[in-house]
Amino acid sequence: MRIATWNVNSVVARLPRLVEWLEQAAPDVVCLQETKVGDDAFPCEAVKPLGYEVEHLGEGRWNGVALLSRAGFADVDRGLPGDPGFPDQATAEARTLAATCGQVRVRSVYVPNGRTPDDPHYAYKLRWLAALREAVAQDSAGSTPFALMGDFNIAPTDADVWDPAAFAGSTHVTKAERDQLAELLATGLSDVTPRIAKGNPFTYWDYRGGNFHKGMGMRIDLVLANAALTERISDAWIDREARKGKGPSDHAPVVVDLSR
DNA sequence: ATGCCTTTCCCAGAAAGA
Repeated sequence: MRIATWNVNSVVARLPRLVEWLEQAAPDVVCLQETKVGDDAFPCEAVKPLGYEVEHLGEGRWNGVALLSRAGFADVDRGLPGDPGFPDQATAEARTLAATCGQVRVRSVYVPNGRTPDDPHYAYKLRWLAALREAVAQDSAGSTPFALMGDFNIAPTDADVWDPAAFAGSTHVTKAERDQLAELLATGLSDVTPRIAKGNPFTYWDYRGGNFHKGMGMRIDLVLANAALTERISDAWIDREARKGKGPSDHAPVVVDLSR
């Protein structure tokens, strides 16, 4: 079984690249982030011929997460209990959904960006991560193979950014964010580090300034696996080819192969 | 150099991304 996660930065703008990638990579289950469409506008018909059913939690212009599955769906869980919302609890955003697809349970996540450490959005990011931890604890500790996959907007270590000095005072690398990631892992998950391609471990490169070609990226798209899933992993890598060429997302997919 | 690109709203330029 092959599972994957990809922040597509608009599923509508990325549709030709998404379909091409699904045909080539042929994953069984895919977690998508930043679909940027409402539920009625998700292009389900474009992926159905490839064998995929779709579960989507969208809100329109921003955010939006989806699951594509060739292994069916059960126990679909939309959104986050206790979601702090932004700017307040009345306005929860479309940032996570989970489902069981055949033998594995997956949860697609799009963690809030945080903007800057002194921005209210940063405090929201930390609160949202705490709520996420509550939501995944049971799956993390369970005997069903489970993967929490998506755009975490956190670089786990300084080796996961192209230049730690360039991120001084920025979000994505602060101790509080990394502490939240550690708390998430402490529920029973491990960070599945993909094979290194071309000397760096990155999954995201800013569109500006030719950053991709200069190797100026970050590893912020993660697969966090529980023990039952970890023992089935046969391979994991970052599909850099999807970041090349015409009209790419600024993120590359992370792909994980399971032995059964 | 607080920018550099891309997307959405929808037709002008702001907001957001990270």
